[in-house]
Amino acid sequence: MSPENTPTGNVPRVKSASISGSVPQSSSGPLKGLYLRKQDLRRGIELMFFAYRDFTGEADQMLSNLGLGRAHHRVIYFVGRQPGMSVSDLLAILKITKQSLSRVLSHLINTGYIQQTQGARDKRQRLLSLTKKGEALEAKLTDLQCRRFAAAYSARGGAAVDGFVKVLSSLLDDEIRADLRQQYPDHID
Amino acid sequence: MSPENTPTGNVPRVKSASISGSVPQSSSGPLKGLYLRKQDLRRGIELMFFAYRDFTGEADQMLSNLGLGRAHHRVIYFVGRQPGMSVSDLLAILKITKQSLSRVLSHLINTGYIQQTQGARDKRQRLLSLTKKGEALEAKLTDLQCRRFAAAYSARGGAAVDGFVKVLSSLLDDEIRADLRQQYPDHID
DNA sequence: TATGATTGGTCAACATAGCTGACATAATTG
DNA sequence: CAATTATGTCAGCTATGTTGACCAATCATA
Repeated sequence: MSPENTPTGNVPRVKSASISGSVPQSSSGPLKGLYLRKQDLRRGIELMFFAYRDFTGEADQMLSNLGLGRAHHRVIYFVGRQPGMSVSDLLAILKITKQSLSRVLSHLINTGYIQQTQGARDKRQRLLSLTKKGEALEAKLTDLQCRRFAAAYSARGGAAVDGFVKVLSSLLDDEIRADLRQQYPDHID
Repeated sequence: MSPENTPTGNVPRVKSASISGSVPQSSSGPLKGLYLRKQDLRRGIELMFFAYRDFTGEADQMLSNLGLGRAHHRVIYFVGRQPGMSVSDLLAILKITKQSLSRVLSHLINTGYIQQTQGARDKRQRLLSLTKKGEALEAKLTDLQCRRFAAAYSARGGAAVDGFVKVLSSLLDDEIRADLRQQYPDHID
């Protein structure tokens, strides 16, 4: 890959001391903060990019065969996770605008993947749930992604899974982390 | 969150036995494959979604103030990582079409973030590198994301980082995994 | 040297999925 | 009754992906 024109080689120059200034940059010796070298942090950035893309790739393919996109998937996934949730619940999870959700949601309702029922306590609410058709699709999509996770988890074992969950949790915004902790107590930490 | 209308509660029904069929689903007892329960796999799916969004959020904000998007960021990041790379190198990494890249890349060239030089060995190639302006932006953006990783890594320690990297690596498509292993040998495993 | 393959750029046209801002309706709450 | 909330809808914009066609320069090779 054009190695003859790569002045700095594969190890990025440390241009800014703001991250690594207080951390030893030596690549030898059993240092305590070895995993905080700039190259380790960049590895994290890159693995997140590639892993997220691959993790969504198979489902994206299946969806596009049905004329749906990733936005539809998110709605189907979270409604399947918590049947009876309201539109504003969904908006709070997805953090997109009402209009963006509305476009996707009405399509899923029109094509029979999702149904609405009026809220009993609050009649303004439209409580969302999957139809049989929606449940079938949700199961197929979630299976695809669960298979990938099951393979990765079994290949690496429980200790690695534990570290994976811990680090991902710590990558979250504090606010989101608090929300998740409240909604799904066994999700974080 | 509308608990009165959540027939199945927070633990998803196991509708399909295809993932979990061979794995004990009991939630008690020190089982070996405890981290392969459906709820654990779903936790992985959800953490990937939330963590990826938060991980990119700060940089997205900074970029939008400059009239740039995430696509521009990817180009700046990877060119900064490997100065002198060719356009086809970049296409292979990003896995988008020539047209999608072209739009973003020409904008970055026109606005002075990226410069091209003719390849010495192969004069057809346009070797890409960051200008001073581009380097400054890359440093600011990468710092933002590195800060987040450094905080997560130090909060959780080296063993967790190790598990995080292992699991992310195993989530990759085999093909991408082989590519990464070849290009960046200390990235995987 | 002539031919075919590669590298890169460009054009038109389109789809998805995000955004803003304004506005309407119905229901709840104070 | 008035204010707020939950939801839906409209027009229009932007960013980023897609396809397919085509062209020019360059390289590799028969």
